Amino acid sequence: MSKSKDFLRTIVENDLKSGKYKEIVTRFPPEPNGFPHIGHAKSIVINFGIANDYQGHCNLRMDDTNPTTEDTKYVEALKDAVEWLGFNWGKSVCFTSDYFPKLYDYAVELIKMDKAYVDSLGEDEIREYRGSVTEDGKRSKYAKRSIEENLDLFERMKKGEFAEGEHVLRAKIDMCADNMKMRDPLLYRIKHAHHFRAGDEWSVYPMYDFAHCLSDYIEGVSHSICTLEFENNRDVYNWVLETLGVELPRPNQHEFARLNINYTVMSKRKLLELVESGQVSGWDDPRLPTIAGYKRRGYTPESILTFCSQIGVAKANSMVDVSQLEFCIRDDLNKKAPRVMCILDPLKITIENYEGRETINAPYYPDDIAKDGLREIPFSKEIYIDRGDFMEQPPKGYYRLTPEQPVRLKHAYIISCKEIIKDANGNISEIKAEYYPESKSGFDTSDIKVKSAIQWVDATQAKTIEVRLYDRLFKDEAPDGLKDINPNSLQVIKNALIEPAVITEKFDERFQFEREGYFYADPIDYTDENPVFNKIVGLKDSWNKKKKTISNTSNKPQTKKVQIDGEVVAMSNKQQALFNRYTVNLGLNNEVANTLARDEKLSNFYEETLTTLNSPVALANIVANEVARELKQIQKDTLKFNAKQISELVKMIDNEIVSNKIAKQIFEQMAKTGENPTKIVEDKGLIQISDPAKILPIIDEIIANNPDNVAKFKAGNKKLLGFFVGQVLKTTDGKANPKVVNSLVTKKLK
RNA sequence: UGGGGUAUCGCCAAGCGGUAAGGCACUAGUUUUUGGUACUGGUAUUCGGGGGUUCGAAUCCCUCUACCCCAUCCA
Repeated sequence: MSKSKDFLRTIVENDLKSGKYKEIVTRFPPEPNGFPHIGHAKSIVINFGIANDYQGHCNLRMDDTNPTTEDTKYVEALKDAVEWLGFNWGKSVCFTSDYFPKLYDYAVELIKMDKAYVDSLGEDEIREYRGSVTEDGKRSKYAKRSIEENLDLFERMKKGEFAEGEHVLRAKIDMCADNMKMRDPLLYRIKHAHHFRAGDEWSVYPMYDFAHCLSDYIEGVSHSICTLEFENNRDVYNWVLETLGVELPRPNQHEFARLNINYTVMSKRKLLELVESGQVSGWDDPRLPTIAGYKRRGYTPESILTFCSQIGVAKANSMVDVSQLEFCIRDDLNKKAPRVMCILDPLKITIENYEGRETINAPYYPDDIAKDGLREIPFSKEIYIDRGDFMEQPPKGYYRLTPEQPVRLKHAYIISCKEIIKDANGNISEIKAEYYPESKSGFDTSDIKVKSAIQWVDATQAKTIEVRLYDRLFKDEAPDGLKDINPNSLQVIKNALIEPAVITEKFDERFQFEREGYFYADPIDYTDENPVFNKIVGLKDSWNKKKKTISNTSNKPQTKKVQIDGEVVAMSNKQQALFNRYTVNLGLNNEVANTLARDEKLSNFYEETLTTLNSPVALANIVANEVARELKQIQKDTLKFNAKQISELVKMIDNEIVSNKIAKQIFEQMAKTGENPTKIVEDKGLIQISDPAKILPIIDEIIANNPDNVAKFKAGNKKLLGFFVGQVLKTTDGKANPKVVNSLVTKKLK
């Protein structure tokens, strides 16, 4: 299978390896306030998929903390979606509302720790007090309430003694936090609402930030996977669990980018807008990206699953092309769907030299699909073909029926056009044709060459069906709202003609209508009297595409984005002085000097190394690059190594005891353990090999083992030098002197 | 504007200092009684821009730019 793991699986594997968790538990935690869409499918596939991959478990949890928006019908829709996709949540569905009593107790605990307080500020004041992204907030005067008073008030809130909005429970964190979410987030609010499960028992309801982390913890979740917009909430998530001091192991939150697909909308608000405005027929309209919509349209769960695994998981906001989804359903149905003939836009053909009627046996699947199945197709003098399959004046490259060009009726005979009958307006109303009796499919001895075989139906035996052709709902790739809607997203054909076996035999519910696309018997509107088929997706159509590209003179704008360089902040006088000294007196290059001079911690560290070794440039390089990294990660003054050790390391490089490459390795070890570089070198035997006599045999071997790459290199692919050097370094555990190796390899391969 | 993220082909996406994976789309050809399928090839001298470190940088350092998220008693 695919060897590359996504970043979430990498995290999970590391956590398993390090023993952080013994078992992997994930959860899919929607709020039951809307119908699931394909974005939910992505989340389902990730959460259940990871649990399956690592022999863990995934809970289905309804995050039902807001009684005013939620309903049990959404719970059912969500359950249905998970089931349809083939996943199993185990014994029962979890509900955050089941944890309300526990959650309440945790809140009381927080109050007792003086980490939460009842705030009685109004809604507007709370907002005002929160400050803004650039200004600090200020704490409410109610934060000073005593623990006893808070306890009393909170209990009375629960009992329903106060009106909505009168009080809230807030965490006592930091009103000046850079992260706005940490400015004393609300934990509980009063709501005198009926909860669809908890009834009227509660007057206070927990907020997401309080309920979610604790629900995860209560369920023993190890990896709490959510979408990117919750990144800021992670601090609160951890604060609550940390402050409450819950037992280890605790769940950890990880975020991924939500799914976007072009030419459609995914947000609850926009979807609702479509449904309520009547632009679509309901939540299961086949044009909608809802699970119900895809289901109604005829998508298979397998195709959605493949799609989700094909698009991968990452942290970059992205917009997936619909064609990727369409490929998945086409690919799935190609292997599964029986082929039948249906005429969407009938044109009558009378075969003048045919008399009587016959029945043709035709397989449901083409030769390249290893499946059995046969149906009978009636054939007679009068048939219908698709209007698009005849042209009086065809363009170049047209393979179908023309006055000069014969065509095969799929599974039947070859015909050619004898006469075109037109109506008063000059539109073609009928074709008189002639067939070749010896050209019958499977018994063809006619030796007539045709360019294509087209679908047809018998005029008297064909059944009339309704076909609903769906196109993308929006004409804009990233639609904003109703204004971008595609007015032609639904085309209903009331009188399409189909071969009778489809209706009488009901061999399957999904068919390929040959040369048209895949269609699905509508699960709701289909009746025996009025059969209805939905178009799932069209076939790839390279002829149609070719026509378009001929008419459309391709014009690519091909504008390359221009990058504007912003202004660099000016150096302070002190920094400028330092910069001058570094460049002029010590001979550092501008960039390194700049880096050092602008960072006080770095320059201090650098100054310190200078006192122990007189090698300003080499020291500066390692401080500005390697030390800078450590300093960035650790921030504090908790570096495990000191300036003297850096000098020691640089001295070894200067004396060519170790290579730069090895030095990096040593540095890493040093940063981790604080060991002396000389000791690390001794322990691991890292002294570099510069003796050509030792290196040459290795090079010879590698050259002998990689004749292809040698040839490529000699052909001019100079990048491969790195490959050879890399191989030598690899076989010597990085100890070979790369400079020496480089020159030796170059010489050898000349 | 403070903080948190992200940037690799037209669209997704691997890659974590040593030859720029893969899928979709596109394209050329072979097979074909579906202009489908299948098969074979072609598609990034370059990783948002500019510098630096290194024998060697998509990967490390500096810097700039663009986009996304955060100031609901929603989740």
